[in-house]
Parts: sequence; C-alpha cells; structure tokens
Amino acid sequence: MSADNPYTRAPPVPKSLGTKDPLFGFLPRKVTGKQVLAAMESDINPFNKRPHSPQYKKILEARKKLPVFGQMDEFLKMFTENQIIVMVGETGSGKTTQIPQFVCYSDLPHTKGQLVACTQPRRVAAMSVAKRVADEMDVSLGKEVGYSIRFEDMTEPGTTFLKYMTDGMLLREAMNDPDLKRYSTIILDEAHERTLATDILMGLLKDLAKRRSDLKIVVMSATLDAQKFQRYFSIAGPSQPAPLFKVPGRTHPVEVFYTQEPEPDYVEAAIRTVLMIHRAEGPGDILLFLTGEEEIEDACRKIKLEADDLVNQDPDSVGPLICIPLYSSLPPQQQQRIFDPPPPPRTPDGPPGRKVVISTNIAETSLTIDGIVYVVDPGFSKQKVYNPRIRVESLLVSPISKASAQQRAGRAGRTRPGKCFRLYTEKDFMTELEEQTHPEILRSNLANTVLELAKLGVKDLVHFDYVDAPAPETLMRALELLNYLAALDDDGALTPLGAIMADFPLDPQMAKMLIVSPEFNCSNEILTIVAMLSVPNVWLRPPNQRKEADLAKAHLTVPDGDHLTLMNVYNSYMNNKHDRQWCWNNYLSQRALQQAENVRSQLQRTMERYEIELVTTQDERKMWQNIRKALVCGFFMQVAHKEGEKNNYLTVKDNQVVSLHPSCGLDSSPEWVVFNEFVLTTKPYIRTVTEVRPEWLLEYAPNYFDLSTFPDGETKRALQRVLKKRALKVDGGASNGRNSPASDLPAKKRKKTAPS
DNA sequence: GAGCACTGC
Repeated sequence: MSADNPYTRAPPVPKSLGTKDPLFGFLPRKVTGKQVLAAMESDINPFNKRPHSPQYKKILEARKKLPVFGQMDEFLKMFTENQIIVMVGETGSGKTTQIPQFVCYSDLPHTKGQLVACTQPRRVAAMSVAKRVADEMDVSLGKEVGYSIRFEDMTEPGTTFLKYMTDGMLLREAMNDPDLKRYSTIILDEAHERTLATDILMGLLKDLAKRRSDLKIVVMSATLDAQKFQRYFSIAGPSQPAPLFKVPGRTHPVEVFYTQEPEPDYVEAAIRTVLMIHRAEGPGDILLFLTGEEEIEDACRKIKLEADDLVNQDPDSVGPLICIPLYSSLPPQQQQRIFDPPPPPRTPDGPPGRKVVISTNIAETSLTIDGIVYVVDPGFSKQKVYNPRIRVESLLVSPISKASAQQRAGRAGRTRPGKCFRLYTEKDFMTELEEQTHPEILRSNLANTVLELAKLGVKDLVHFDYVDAPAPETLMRALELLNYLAALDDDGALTPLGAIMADFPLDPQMAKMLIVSPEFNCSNEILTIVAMLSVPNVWLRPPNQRKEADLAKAHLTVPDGDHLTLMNVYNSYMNNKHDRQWCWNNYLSQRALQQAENVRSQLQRTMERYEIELVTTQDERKMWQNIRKALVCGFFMQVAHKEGEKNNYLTVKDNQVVSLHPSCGLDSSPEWVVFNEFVLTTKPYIRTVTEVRPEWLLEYAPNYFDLSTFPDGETKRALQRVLKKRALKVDGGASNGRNSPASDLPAKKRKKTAPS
C-alpha cells in the first residue's frame, strides 16, 4: 500500500538501471527463453532491482534440472502466440512452480499494476507453493509473490504480482468483479481434479476470454484429460482445439501386479497382501488405501497382531513393522506420524523394520509420503453421490476410476522404482473401471453453485457452457429451493435478497436464516449457530472412552433442541477460554471450535457490510422461541412430522421415512421438527434436530406450505387442522398483519437501496 | 444406538 511513500519504503533502489536493467529490451508477451534466462542469471533481481541473495544462484541451478525448465523457450513462444493454452505436466515436471514464473517474465504484470494468478484446489498447496516460489524468485512471501486463501490474505496490493490462491477464492473474487480486470493471466492448476470451483471457473473464463482479448489463460491438467480441455477451449473455432504444451514427468517406474481372481473381501485381501510384502519383499515402506476411519483403524489392529506373530515365529528373517493410520479427522499431530522413520531392526544386524501407512484418499492427492515403495490398492473409495429426487447427498463405497488407480500406483515411484499390488483382475481394470472419476459437479447438490452463478451474472443456468453439464433435475432442484427462499424470482433472476445471500460463504438456507434473524431479535444467536453448523463435528468420541464422552456431551446438551445445544457449546467454549484443558475435559474438538470462531467473525464482517444488525433477546424463553422461528425461515423445506408412536418421522412433501439420529439430544419426540441434515447411512436419519410449531410453517413459508400442493396423508391433515384453528382465532379478532420474512428482505434493508 | 471420503468459500 505504502510503496509510493518515500518514508516507509525499503532501501532505496535506482528507479532505472538503463541497459543494466535485467528486463531491458523485454517487450511484454514477446519475450524469448534466451532473454529470460539471461535475466534470471543477472546479479540483480529483475522484479525489485535489488542484488540477489547468495542462495538464489543455488536454487536456480536446481530449477534448471526440472524437465519444464528445458522447455521454457518453447512455452514462451506458445504463450506469445495464443490466448489459451492447455498444458500437461506429469508429476515431478515442476509445472506448478515454474510456469507461473515464466508467465511473469513474459507478462511483466508489475509494470501494469496487474497480477498473474495460479489457482489450487487446496489451501495447503497454495501456501506451500507460494512460499517455495517466493524463495526461488528471491523475494519475501507476501510481497512480490503471495497467496490468498480463506481467512488469510498474504498479499500486498500494489506489490504482489504473482498470487497463488484457492480456486474457491478466485470464484469469490469473480462475484464482485466478473471481468477479473486485475489479472493479466490466470492459470488453473490441477484442472483434472475437476473441483466444483475449477469447473465453474473454466466456464467463466472461456466466456471472459471472448470479452477480454488481453486476458491469457493456462489450464494445467493430467494427461488423460488434456484432449477434453483442448476441445472445450477451442475458441478459435470447433476445428481448432486449444494448443497443447506437454512436459514429461520425472518419476521412477512402478511395476503393477493384478490378482488372478476377484477378491471377495478386499480388507482381508489387503491385510494378507501387506503381510506378504513384509515377509517376501525388499526394504521400503507400504501405502495401503482403504475407504474410511473405521476400516482403517480395524485393519491397523489386525495387521499389528499378525505382524507381531510373524516376528515372534521367525525373528531372524522378519523385521518389526509399524502401522500408521491416516485420515482427515485425525488431529494434525497424529497425521504427522506418517513422516516418522520406519522402526530400526531389533538387533544391530537383524532384518530391517518397515512402516505401513493405511490411508483414505487423502494420500492420493493431498499428502505425499516419502519413502513409499509398495502400494496396495483394493480399488475402492468413498464417493459423494447426490440423489436429486430425494435431495440427499450421501457417501457410497464405490470402485475407483482408472485415473485414480494410476495416481495411487504413482505414489510408489516417488523416490525409487516401486511396486503396486492391485487387488482386482487386469480384466476388471480394463473393462469395469471408468476412465475418470465423475467430476464433482455431477455428484453434488448445486443449490450453492446455482446461486453463485446467478450472482456471477449467468442468466441461463441450464444452457451455461459447462465442461460437463449437470443433470437437469439437479439444476431444477436447486432453482426450486432458491425460488422458495426468495433468492431467485419466478423468472429465475437474482433478487436483491439473493444477491446478499450469495455473499455469505454459507448454504442458501443458512444465509437466509442469518439475514432474516434480526427480525426475530436473535441474529447474535443465529450467527453462532450458523458458524457451528459450518464446521466439522465438534464432538469427540474415542473408542475406549465412549461412556465418558457421552456423559460429557450430556452435560452440555440442551434438551429443547440440537441447535440450541450447539450454541451452548460455543458459548461455554468462549467462557472457558482461560482453561486450556476445557475442550479436552469435555471431549470437544478444539480445532473445530477454533474454526467456528473464525467462521463466526468472517460472517459477522459480511453482516456489517450489509448493515445487518447483531441483536439479541434478553428473555431466555422468548429468545429460544425466536431462534426456532428464524430456523423455520431458512429450513422450512427440511421439516419432518412424527407418524405413529415410535420415533418414526415422515419428511414433509417428500414423504421419506426417517428416524432421529442417535446423536440427537431431544428428550422427547416432538410432533414437528426442522432438521439440518438428512443422512443415509445404515438407514435414513435426520441429524441436528429442533422442535417447531406448525403455525410458523404456515406463517413464514406460505408458498411452500400451500396445502393444495401437498400429497394426501397425515401431514396434510395435521396442517389442515392447524389452519382451521388459526382461522377461528383470526375471526376472534387476533389478526396478524405482519409481512412474511420468508419472502422478503430484512426490515433494515428495505429502507436502503440494494447494494450492487 | 451411529459415525466422518476429500476439498473449498
């Protein structure tokens, strides 16, 4: 910010070095590899004109050995001649660190007050790559090179010209600046992972490229998807696919083995294979892929037992073995164990020890473990699937794709030649596995995405140029929900309320509930509840302390409803911050609560921007009633009605039979409830549940609770009885003339002009 | 009487 203030500036540097300037003679976007190489080898940093540090040259020498470095001139030529490039760089090619730097030398964004952006699907990647590149360019992180992720903007406006960021972050920026004018070039990295955000960005950028001829785009992906992207980005005409720039990787060969026959029990087969490798194969660590926490912990125990047996039977030829579980909900400290060295031999010249990491898909992309030589791949993972008919996302153990299997095998060849044992037949691999994992956009509830697209100015959501178009029914479901929430009008256009909702990083139901909550004098409470609903489960339940954990939970439970319990947990956490042991003593996840605190303050800032007041109700009973009313305004489509005597519920309109989830803290089973989630595990459950009154449903969501649209049944009859009773009351003089907040803007906002 | 594949805003 203060770059022009001579008093706060870093050591003075000559404004112009004339012909000594390493960038002397550089014409933007007409730069050659020879020129860049000379500039890189200069004693002066071309971008801040300061002398290079001693380690700069050392790092440069290492960079020169990367496969991509040898093709710099070729890349720059293609960059000069094309607006959009598809680039394929296999593992170890150095594309993520080098290509953005090459682009900077050609674009010279710092001379135009612009930036080069490089997106990543994951926060850690954005941070760590930015750090690495800042070192390579000999600048400090957050100055010329920075990163931007949720909760952390490590950039300096006016100084930063190369920015690594999460794909979701760039999408957010596009909502406020659809032309992304600050960027001279946008690089989408890991495009083959097909995250929702990257898919939407590809659609936006393809369109934007037509409007902004000065914008260049580089899409980086794995080999298998390149053609698809080349065809998608053929903006010069259907017969002219986007040019492909290809760089070989630098990995070691991996030998792949298949089973002769299909394995009926993949966990058992996996354990057997791990022990076989341990007995018969040379030194090197093992990575085994399983599908979830329970399966992993179970396999760890079994392998440990069997390996101990082997060692006892044959201590002269079998070395010690340690098993390390790995999944995302493990605390970071335990995740670090994957980097522990394998155990030493039991005697100085005994057989070497071995490490086995048993992991979910997290080790397929997010985490790399050095020293892995053997991979055991049963061929399954848990995948999200969305059923638009019943509006439910669930996790299903499904066969992986060929691309995924290839990625898993590659994990064995990072340090030296390795082996991959696939626990399925080669025939099944060839004929049964899909080429690619279905992109997320085909497997998700799109309510959020559709609202984002509307805010991005996309008028026709159905005919938007998707790389892969979602099922029409999924889009219809999303449009229907947003229309009921009054975020979209009957023509599908964004309403002023919808524009505000889109600015909150929340599901539309929660955004709606938060925005209307001042009308019920409980925005302070709803803000807390929404933050708690946005973070992972806060309750810990270690397998050997279940009773203690359940007891601790019972102490914090508010019997009137799970939403109130969440609020109580958050408030207790804040009141006990002085006690470092408090979370641990109450079997609560410190990490999740800390995250809730972050989310809450981020949401509060967005509320302030729109002047949505933070208010509270003093009377506790009234407050609780108000909270439940606000819940109805967001979640009126997630209501269930009790049927019969047992804990059986029927969801309203959809008529799905559901049960209260065992984690539910209600001390009774009320007739009407709103729920936060419908989960399909061993059977259909509703989770995070609170009692509501049927009158509120009719009052705050009259469009949805238009009984003429209801299927016949007990739910409809119950609501008809409520209507009748209400009609009698109104005749008695207690008229209710208030506007329904479920279809209107918050009171405060009505007086102001809607923000653009 | 069950769970939380993995990300992201």
